[in-house]
This record gives sequence, structure tokens and C-alpha cells, in this order.
Amino acid sequence: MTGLITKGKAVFNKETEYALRGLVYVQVQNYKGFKPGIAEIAAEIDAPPFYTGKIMQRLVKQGFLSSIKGKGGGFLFEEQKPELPLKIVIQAIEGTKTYAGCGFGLKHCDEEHPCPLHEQFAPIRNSINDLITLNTVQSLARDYHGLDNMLLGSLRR
Amino acid sequence: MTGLITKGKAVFNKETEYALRGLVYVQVQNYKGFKPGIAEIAAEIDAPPFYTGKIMQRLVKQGFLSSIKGKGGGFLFEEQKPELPLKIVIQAIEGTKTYAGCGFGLKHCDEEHPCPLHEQFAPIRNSINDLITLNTVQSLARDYHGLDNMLLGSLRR
DNA sequence: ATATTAAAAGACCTTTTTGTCTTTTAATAA
DNA sequence: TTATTAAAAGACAAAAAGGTCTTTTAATAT
Repeated sequence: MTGLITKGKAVFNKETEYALRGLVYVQVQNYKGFKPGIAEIAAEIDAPPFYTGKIMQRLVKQGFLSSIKGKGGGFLFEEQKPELPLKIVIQAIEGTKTYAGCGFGLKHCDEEHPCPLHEQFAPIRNSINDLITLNTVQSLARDYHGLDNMLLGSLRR
Repeated sequence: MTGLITKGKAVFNKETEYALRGLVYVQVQNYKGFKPGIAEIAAEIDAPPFYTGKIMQRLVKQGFLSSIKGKGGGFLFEEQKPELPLKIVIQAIEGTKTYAGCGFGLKHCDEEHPCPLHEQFAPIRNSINDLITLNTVQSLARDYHGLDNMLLGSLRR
């Protein structure tokens, strides 16, 4: 049962998870020539439909992707735009200080006045930062391109 | 202003942060021959007093440390007990799945069916796991022993 | 015994997060 | 132009996290 989150903190909050999964799914479909709508996105990324709608709306308002109303409408990335690093999305939702603080939660903790965990957490924070900076919605979508669905079939069995 | 969390997710939730700081503070004081009470703990770790009381209560109920009521009372660790790894405390509060899940939030994600971020998150999860397994309340308290206060003076200026 | 001290228990409240639903707006098709 | 489709907007609600306060229990000191 590895990887099944039953309780406890995940790495990101729900809104961020749904946003990242939604964006990647849209990009995957765009690569295939489709513009998915809210109902399809929600079903494919296993998220609540109305909540998904609200989140996609916010992402459009932030300018991360575009939407088209009415028949044949849906969500799409403008092709001329640069790739979108996960960090940009995460920070837009969770704030700029995600994982920037000291692991021990002290209000003041820096190199001159480190708390006991500060030094040990520093490389971890740096790794997370690298990961979300280097991975983009597009790079993840390319990884998924060609797969049957984003959930890799495991949810459908 | 490095290390100041203004908004966004910290590594742990508030209850966990207060619990870890409280436990380390109690152990630091124990090493000096004192048994701190709720008011003192709350003030020194910069946490809400009543909430701190509730949290300390829960920690005692879990058996992590002992308490003595009445005059001269307070909190203390039984000396014969083994060192307490942070992981034990964190899991008691946040559940056993903290940071065990896949970074991308997929319900099913394991080595055979990894999501794009799974492999990249694996070493980070392992580092966090090592950190909270190897560090104990006592090892951190030894680091703090001799310092003026847990907040390293930076909050008092 | 009585007063005092301090933790335990638990009711209650506030804020944030997560989620639902209805109404409105805009695009397309007939 | 009318019907249909689908996103936008925003009100509303449930659940979880975070926090406050009062009352009770247990220990000590006089």
C-alpha cells in the first residue's frame, strides 16, 4: 500500500495538489490536440468537480493558462508562453514562504542564529526548491504523454 | 529576514511545532534540575499558553513524559526512559503517513507505478525520515543546554 | 483541615481549508 | 435569434486546525 496517504500532512495542500494535477492534465490533453473541460479534468485527476472548477478559474485569473467558454470550450496553454515551473504555481497558492522557514518552527532562525535542526534541514529545503524549480507543468506533461491517463490506471482497476 | 515564516506551509503543523519545542524545552530544563510548568514553557517556546497546556497534556497521556500536579509540580522526563526520536512525536500528532505519500498527491503511487515526481521525491522523503529518526528530543536538548533560551536570544532583542 | 498551586478535563470559539451549489456571462450551433 | 454549451462569479456550508477559557482534580505547604 505504499504511497497511499491515509492521514497526516502531505507535501502540498489539497488545492495545490489539484492545481498541479489539473494543469499537467490540461497540458497532456493540449499536446494531443484537445481542450479538456472542468468535468473531464476533475474526473481524470480524481478531484471534486466543483472545487476543481473554482481552482481552474483561479489559475486562469492568475494567467497560468487560458479558457474558452461555450461549446467546444475548455482549458489550454498558449503555445508561445514559456514553460511553467511548479514553484510558480505552488507559491501563487501557498505563499512565497513555502518550506522557506526553519524546520523547527522558530520565528528567527538563520545562518548566524541557527536552531538545532536548521543546518540539517537546509539541504532538504534546497532539494525541494530545486525539484519544484526544475520541474515544469510541461516537463511533467511530456512524461505523461502517451500514457492512458494521469492516474496510470491504478485508480481504474 | 531569512527563516521568518510569514505565510505558507511550514514543514510541520503548529501543534507538532509546539510539541517538539515544548518537549525539548522541558528536557533542557530537566538537565538543569528544573521541572518547568505550562506558563513557563509557553512563554519560552513562544506558543499560546492554553494551547500549550492542552498539547502538553496530550503528550503526557501518550506517555512521552510525566507531569506532577500541585506546588513544585511541572513536567519531566523519566531518566530511565530511552531517548525520544522526533519521528515518534510527529507521527503521534500528524499520523503515520507524514511525508510518506507521493509528492504529486496521487492516491496510488509506488515503485511499479510511479508518478513523475515520485522518484525525485524519494530521496527527499528519505532525508526527512532520517533526520526525524536520528534526532531525538534529548539530542536537541543537549545542543541547547547552556544557551540562554531556546529562541537563542533572537526573539528577545 | 485549609489554602494554595498547578496540571487534567473538557466545553466552546475562531479561522482556515476544503468542498458544494446556484446564478451569470460568453461562446457556438442551429 | 434562440437554444445549448461551458466557464466565471460568488454565496454558502462542512470539516479541520488552531486557540481560549472554565471547572475539576491532585499535590504540597501551613
